[in-house]
Amino acid sequence: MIFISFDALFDGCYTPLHLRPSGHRCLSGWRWSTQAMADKDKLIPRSEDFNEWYNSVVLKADMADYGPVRGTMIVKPYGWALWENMQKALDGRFKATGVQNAGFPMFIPMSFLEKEAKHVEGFAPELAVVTHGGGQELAEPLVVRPTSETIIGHAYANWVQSYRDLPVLINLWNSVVRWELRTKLFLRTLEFYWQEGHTAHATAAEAAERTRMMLDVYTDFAVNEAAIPVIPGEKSAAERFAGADQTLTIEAMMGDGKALQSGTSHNLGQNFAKAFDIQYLDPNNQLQHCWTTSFGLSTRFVGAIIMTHGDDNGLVLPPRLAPYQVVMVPIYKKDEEKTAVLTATQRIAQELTAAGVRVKVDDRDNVTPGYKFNDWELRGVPARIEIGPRDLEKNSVALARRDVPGREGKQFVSQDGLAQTVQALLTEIQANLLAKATAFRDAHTYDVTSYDELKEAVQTGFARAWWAGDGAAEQKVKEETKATIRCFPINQPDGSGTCFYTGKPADKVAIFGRAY
RNA sequence: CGGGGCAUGGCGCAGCCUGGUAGCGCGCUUCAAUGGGGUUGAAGAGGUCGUGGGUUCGAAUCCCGCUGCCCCGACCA
Repeated sequence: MIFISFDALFDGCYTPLHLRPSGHRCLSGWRWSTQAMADKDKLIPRSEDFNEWYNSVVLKADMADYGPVRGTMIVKPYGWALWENMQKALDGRFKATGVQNAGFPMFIPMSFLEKEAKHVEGFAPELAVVTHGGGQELAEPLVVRPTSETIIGHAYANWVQSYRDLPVLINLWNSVVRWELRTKLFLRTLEFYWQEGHTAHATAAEAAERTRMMLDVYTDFAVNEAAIPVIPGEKSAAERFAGADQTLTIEAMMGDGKALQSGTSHNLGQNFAKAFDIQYLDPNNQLQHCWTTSFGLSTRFVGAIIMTHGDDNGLVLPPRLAPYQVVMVPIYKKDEEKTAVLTATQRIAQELTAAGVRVKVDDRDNVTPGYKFNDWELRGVPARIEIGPRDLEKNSVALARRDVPGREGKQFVSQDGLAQTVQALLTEIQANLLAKATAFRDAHTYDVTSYDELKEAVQTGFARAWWAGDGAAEQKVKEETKATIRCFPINQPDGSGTCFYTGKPADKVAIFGRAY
């Protein structure tokens, strides 16, 4: 038996827990129309209530469910399959840079957290602490990891003796716990799944290079796998990771114009190396502290995919990550039709599978084809093949694309060369999603030169502005507009300008936005 | 922690004011028909009414306590 308590250790420096998250869990996403049955199952349109749309689409699309403890999430197989595809895409990229996977304990001695002052200060309010184990009170409370920098630091201190031991390049696929007050499926839950990379280097330059390298990995992943046009940039001091010298981020714009921090890469400098004595002897026999980095991307990114591409009809998943790229719906009336149609369906499914396409055959007999069309559109499957008696006669199938909803996205194509046709369509859909998301983001990003313009801009999107303010000014803007500096983009314009807030000369532009 | 609200089959709700032993829709099971954009009909299964106490011949219903949950605020890598 394990008891977890959240008080005692940080009296006064954390926020009490008796509060309620948002996350409207009752299914008020359904509309009630006693007359037309069809209305009953319809989603609240995204355009009508983005928040409600998100909550209900996550549940209805079978991505996730609420856990029994407030703020916890059950990831269902369909959502997990998407996460698995994301994991594969990321894992390959990490390994290509020399990173290896490992597993680290979930329990961390409280004393570890306390070794890095800013780190513990940042995390104390949201720690889950284990005070009992095996029926007895523990001598030292254990923290359920909110992230693993400290326990990694402890290990690396043992692992690293010589410059020949460096760099250390480790990644963990695990879950972490942060006791959040306001939760929302995928975006912010008490426990979430992610990867956290941890590296140690001999020089500051190498650590800086690594920090940037992983940012580029995330950017590449977001753009080319998820079709999300992120803005890579640097966080302001106020938004920096607790214990980092520098935090790089990829910021995405959701369909409601709000920002979502979608992945972060931190240069930890020598902060953790000094706190945990991660030292090595250099070639001159001089003892040196290492330079460390960490980087993470979580299941929150699933939320990014949902909110970037989804539409009034539900999810729209990018083909490269979608659990099913194609769903096949057989259509028949009589038994002999059924046999012939199902035979052809299986044959085509095998051809597509052999060509590397992820195919789902929906042979449910208790719902109509029309129901299946809507069902799979809600679940965001990129393409759909309908095959019926008429197709058997004409050697054709109906091929529908999710990014063009309704009948407009449907065409009849030959069964000959269908695998190639489908692959070409998937490629086109992938490109179209990225193009649409990019166009949306650009249309909702405004260059502003005055505070009034900024206030207006962040109502519907991002404001891009020259900035020379300090932390206090940034805080003031946050209080007055609810918008924060999302990042200073890596790609900066040439020259310099005037800060819209302080009127001082500024040498960099910042992206402001309201954020999740 | 401040303000507001809710708790009744798997889900969403009605019933409560004016006490008399629980009902509707969806979903689920079975059968038949239907099937190219959310399909009908018939027959079924399923509830200690959050919890503890009180009032009463009798409590889902009235009273008190407790717990949990939702919304707004504060808080938040």
